[in-house]
Amino acid sequence: MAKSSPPRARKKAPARAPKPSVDDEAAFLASYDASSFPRPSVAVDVVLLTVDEADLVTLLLPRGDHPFKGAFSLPGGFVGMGESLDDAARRVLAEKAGLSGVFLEQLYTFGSPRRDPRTRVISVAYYALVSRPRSAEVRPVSGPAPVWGRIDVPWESETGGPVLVKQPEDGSAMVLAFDHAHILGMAVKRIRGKLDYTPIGFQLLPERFTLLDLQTVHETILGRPVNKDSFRRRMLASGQLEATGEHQQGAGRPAELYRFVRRSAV
Amino acid sequence: MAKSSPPRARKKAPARAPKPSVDDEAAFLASYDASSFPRPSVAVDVVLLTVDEADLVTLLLPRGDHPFKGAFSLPGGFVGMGESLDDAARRVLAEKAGLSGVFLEQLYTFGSPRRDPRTRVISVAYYALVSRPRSAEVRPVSGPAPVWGRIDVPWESETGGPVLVKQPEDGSAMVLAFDHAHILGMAVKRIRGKLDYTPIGFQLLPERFTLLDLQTVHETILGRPVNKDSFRRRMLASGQLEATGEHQQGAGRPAELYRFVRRSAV
DNA sequence: ATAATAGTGTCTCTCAGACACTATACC
DNA sequence: GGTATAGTGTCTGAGAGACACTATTAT
Repeated sequence: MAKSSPPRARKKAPARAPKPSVDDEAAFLASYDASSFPRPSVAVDVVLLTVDEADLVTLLLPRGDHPFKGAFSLPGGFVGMGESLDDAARRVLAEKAGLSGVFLEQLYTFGSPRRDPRTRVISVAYYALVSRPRSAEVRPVSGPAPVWGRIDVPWESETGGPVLVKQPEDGSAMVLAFDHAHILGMAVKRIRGKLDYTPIGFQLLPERFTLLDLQTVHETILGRPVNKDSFRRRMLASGQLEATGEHQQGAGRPAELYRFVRRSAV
Repeated sequence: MAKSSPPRARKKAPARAPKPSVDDEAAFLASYDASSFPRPSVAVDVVLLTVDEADLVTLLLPRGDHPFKGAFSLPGGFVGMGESLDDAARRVLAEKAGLSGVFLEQLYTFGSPRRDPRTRVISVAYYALVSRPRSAEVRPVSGPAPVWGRIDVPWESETGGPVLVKQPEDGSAMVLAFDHAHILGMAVKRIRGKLDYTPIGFQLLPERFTLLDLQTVHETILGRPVNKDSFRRRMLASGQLEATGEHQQGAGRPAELYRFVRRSAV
C-alpha cells in the first residue's frame, strides 16, 4: 500500500514531529513510527466444515461471556504481531479444536465498523475442511466444549446470504454471535463454487472411499441431487481417482474403493 | 470471532487488572478494554484495471519515499477507525484516482509479518474495474501523478503467481513495491476465473459496445484468443445483451451496438 | 428367488468449434 | 470490382442426462 496519507490520530495520540526528509533507507526505517494513529484489532475466524451423513456441519463454541452470551461463535482469535494470517488460523484450529494438517484457505475479510459491539475488530475469515473420521478427533486444548452444528442453507445454488444452524441432537436453532451466520454463508457459497473445478471434495473423505461416498459429499455441499451416471463418468475421466482393488461391503454388490491422486501435470 | 485468548501484550502495554466477572452486558462493555495488546496496522490496496487496446493496464503510483523509493505501488491507504473496508477502498479510489461509482470487489487479505519493512501492516486488497472512456478521467485529488502500467502475465490460464508490469510508452520494466506484484497476479487470476460466470467483462466497456469490443476485452483478460462464433452465440444466448439498433462504422460492415442488461430473474 | 446396490452400454440432446456462406461498408 | 469486417447456417465431436441392462452381494 502507498501509505502517503495515514488517517489522523483521533484521541490521545502522542504529538509527532514532522517526518524528516531522509534519503537513506536505513535512516528512514529507524525514524519511522507507525504507532501514532489508532489501529483496529485483527482477528481470524475459522469455519471448520465436515460432512456427517447427509449434513454439512460446522464446529461452534458456546459463548460464556458477553457479548452474545449463550450464543455460539466460530472458533477464532487475535492475530499475533509476528504471525502470518495463515499461521493464526492454523493456531486457532490447533487451540480450539486440537486439529493440525487440515485443508485451510482464506475466505473473506469482514470489517464493518460495528460488527463487534466492544471495539473495532476486523476479522479475516478462513474455511477449513476435515474428513469425517478426523472430525471425531476434535479435542480442544482448553476452553469450552465445541458443538457440531448442522447447517441449513435457505437459498438455492450459489445465491449467497446467511445460513441457519441447528443443534445436532434436537434440531433446535442455534443463535450465532456477531456476523458469523454471514461468514458461514459465504463459506458455503465459496465451496459450492469451487467444488466443480477444484479437488476440495476429497478433503472431506478418508483416504479410501467409494464413488457413492464422493457423490454424497457433493450432494450435501451443493444441497441438491446430482446425476449418478454423469458424476461417475466425470470423476473417473478426471484422472484424480485411482482404484485400490479393495472393495467395501454394503447392502448390495461391494463397491470399489478409490484413492485421490493429484492429477499429473497436463 | 471468539476472543477468549487475545495475545499477550509484548511491549509497554499498560498493566491490566484481571477482567471482573460481570453478567450485565452494558457493564461488561463499559469494562472492556481492547487497547491493552499490540495491534497491526490495516490498510487497503486497490488494483484498478482497465483494458486499453489489447492490453490489460493498472493504475500505479510512483513512490517518492522509502521504502521502495523509485518503485511503483498500488493506490492504497490506511483503514479509518469508523470506516468499513469497502468504504476505505472507495475513498482510496476517490483520493488517488478521482474516481467514484466504479465496480469494486474485495480480493484477498495479505498479512505476512514482514511484507512491509517498517512495521506490521495487514493489507486488504480490492480490485476495481473501469471502462476505457472513464479511465481517461483519472485525476488524483493530490499526490503524485499515476501511471497506467501494462500488465504482462507470465503464466498460462489461471495458474497464478506474480506478474510483470511495463511502462506504457517505452515498455521498460516497472519495479513494484512490497508484495504488489503478487497482489496484481491474484487480481488477474481472480478476474480470469470470474469472467465466464459473472458479468464483470461489461464493467470494462462503455454503455454501448460491439460484440467485437466485448470479445477483445475477454481475450485481453484471458491472455488468449477465443473462438468468435461460439463467443457470439454464448453472449447472445446469455440474455445479457440488448441490441440498440444503432451501428458503429468500421473498416467493413457496420457492427450492431449492444447494451448490457442485467439478466431478468430466472 | 428377491431386494439392493455397483457398474456398463448406448441413445439423445446440447453446446463448442469449425467452416462455408451472405451482408454491407470503404477503397 | 476488391477487400475488410459483420453476421448466419450447418456440420461435427464431446460431454451430460436418461435409461436399459448386467454383476454381485445379503436375506
